[in-house]
Amino acid sequence: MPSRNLLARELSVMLKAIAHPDRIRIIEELKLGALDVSALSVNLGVTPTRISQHLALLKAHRLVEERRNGRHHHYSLAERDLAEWILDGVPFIERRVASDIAAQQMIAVAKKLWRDDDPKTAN
Amino acid sequence: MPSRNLLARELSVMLKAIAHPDRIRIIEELKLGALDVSALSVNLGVTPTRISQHLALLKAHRLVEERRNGRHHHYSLAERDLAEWILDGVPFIERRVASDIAAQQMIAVAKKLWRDDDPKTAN
DNA sequence: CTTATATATGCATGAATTCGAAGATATGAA
DNA sequence: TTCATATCTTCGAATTCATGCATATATAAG
Repeated sequence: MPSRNLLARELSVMLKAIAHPDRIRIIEELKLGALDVSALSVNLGVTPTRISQHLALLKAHRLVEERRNGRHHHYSLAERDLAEWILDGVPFIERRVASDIAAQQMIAVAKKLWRDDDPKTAN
Repeated sequence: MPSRNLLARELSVMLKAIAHPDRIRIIEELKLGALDVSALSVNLGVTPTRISQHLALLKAHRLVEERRNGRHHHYSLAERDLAEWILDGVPFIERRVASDIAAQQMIAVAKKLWRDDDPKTAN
């Protein structure tokens, strides 16, 4: 099945194109509607240059489309479903982050107990 | 909204962990059930070392789980929904690949017409 | 000329991937 | 037990590629 390999390769390049915090935020923003570079810049707190660079990359991968209106370049999602799909991944992350925090708290508690028990570190 | 940023960052690291052709294939394989390293190795045509390394990475990101049975290490998906989610992304890619092929064919046709028209390259 | 955006250049910093060799662990054979 | 073998992991090193980001310059519209 070479087609499986082909699809896996294509999927991996697309995921790499998406896998940047700024670009994920951009996709999330565009889910609500088209925006221009400046708007994205203030919304994300990122310089226009970087936004433009991210958008150029996303456009090269046909993940967003450009529509020029005067000097404003409005970008929108090339595929609506795509954004939905990405956002569907968020719950996994939320669970993950939540359990990370829980784990860290457990570790902190364990360390405290350990400290209080250990005559070497007790003062 | 710092939480948005946090989630975007976490999502990007998870996507990066997934974004490798071998690892995508592995996740697809594991969707059908747990498999050991050798099975994955022959199924994907990849050396056991590489498989093991990929699995270690996926495990570090808690995307797969390990269950040892004798000298066989069986891996399974940590989250079933995750695989479904990843596989949901495949249709986008399929459309993309299909349109790429269509584009290439159009380019090929255009080139042929160009060649046939161009006195310099006509023989 | 100002505003809005794009691109070019360059650099820093690594980071991902892979391989071969060697190490660990479990099983079975002698 | 001891030795060999199967399975898998990890280490060290080489390769290679890239990624993100900033500054500066270019284009284009108004």
